Amino acid sequence: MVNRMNDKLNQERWLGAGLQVLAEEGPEGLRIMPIAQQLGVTKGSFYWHYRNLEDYQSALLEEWEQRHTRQVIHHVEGKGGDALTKLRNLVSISFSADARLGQAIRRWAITNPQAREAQARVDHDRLAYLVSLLRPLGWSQARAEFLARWLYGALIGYFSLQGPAVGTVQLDLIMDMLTPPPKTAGITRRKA
Amino acid sequence: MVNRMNDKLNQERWLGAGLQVLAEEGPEGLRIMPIAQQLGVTKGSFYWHYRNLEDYQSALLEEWEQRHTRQVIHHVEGKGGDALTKLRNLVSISFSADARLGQAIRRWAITNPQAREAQARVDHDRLAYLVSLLRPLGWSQARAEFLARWLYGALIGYFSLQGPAVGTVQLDLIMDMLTPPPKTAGITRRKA
DNA sequence: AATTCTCCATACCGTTGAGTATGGAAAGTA
DNA sequence: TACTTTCCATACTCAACGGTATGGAGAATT
Repeated sequence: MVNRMNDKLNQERWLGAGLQVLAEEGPEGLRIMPIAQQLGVTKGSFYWHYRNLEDYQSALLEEWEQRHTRQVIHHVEGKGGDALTKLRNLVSISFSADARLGQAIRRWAITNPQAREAQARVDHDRLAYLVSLLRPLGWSQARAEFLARWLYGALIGYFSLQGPAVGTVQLDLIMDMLTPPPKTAGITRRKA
Repeated sequence: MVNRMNDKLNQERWLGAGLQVLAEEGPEGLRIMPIAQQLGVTKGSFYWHYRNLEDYQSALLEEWEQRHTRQVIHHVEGKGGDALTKLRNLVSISFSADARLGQAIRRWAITNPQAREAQARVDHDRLAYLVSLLRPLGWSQARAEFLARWLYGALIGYFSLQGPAVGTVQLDLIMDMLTPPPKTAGITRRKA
């Protein structure tokens, strides 16, 4: 029982390197020897800290879930404002953030059960948060849930298309789609 | 110079098996020996028809582009109707189609340059088609382009989320978002 | 000082991958 | 019938991967 400083440090180096590889090369880049070489160590180090590759992958997913799940939500809540402001901040942040890691894990989740479970948890939390922001705008629960899925999906998909970034104008259009029409004078909104 | 019937047949078997593997296991499943075993042949067959793996992958991408690029568009155009009807048919078809192959290639495009180019071509065509359907509804060119990207991205992202399928109700909501408001009486539409 | 524990390097094994060399069966051609 | 072409099986090579076994340097403990 020693708890030397080096213990955690090198564990975190393995985790950091793993997340970096995940973001840059995707899940198929998660191979022991190349990462070891990048860290300046050998496989001996790896198999000291982790039982096997699967164990390491679990640790990576846990690390990601810890780092990124509630991070964005916490940030948005910290900036304050009403629901509409938070929503706008959330979408804006999502578009500006480096999406490579999220994309890699979503890609990973297609084939890896552990990644799929972690991804499902994160998605659930984010969708619930989106719904909680959409409800005060006047949407019904069902419609807010659909809009949340639609918005969240659009954010995911938008990233996978190359093209111009989202500017203020586009942000306005998005917010417009998320704002319910005023229920004045029996007009249910368009529909000729 | 013989042009035996078997020539093309076994080429197409390799292509078909490749697309199937691509859809079921993703791009990392594209390995020669397992596919050969599934086809009941050996690597000898493979290296007769293709110079190497890269050559085979190019052929697969070309095959996919041929099969799926204009297939959906052609289908929608064949059913006829006005722009709004076509748009609804397009979204409906997109949601009901088996998206695994498209997902796999989009995933592949992240790391593979050839796949990325093919994907970019397909995306460009589909976006242009979407814009051509959105314009007659009354949107401006710029807004139609944004909406097309938004809709297309949302379709991509929606698939990567597990959850309930898109029913008639959701389809109505989507179409509602794609329909411009009537420009009556100076109301520019919401915005308090 | 002797011992134990931590952390890692080295060397090895089995498997799987891409790619090559070669031979051979079947069918088509002369 | 003799020859050529098509298509594939077999048998290799080489490299990279995950995983294990082992030893050893250095710090911590006694």
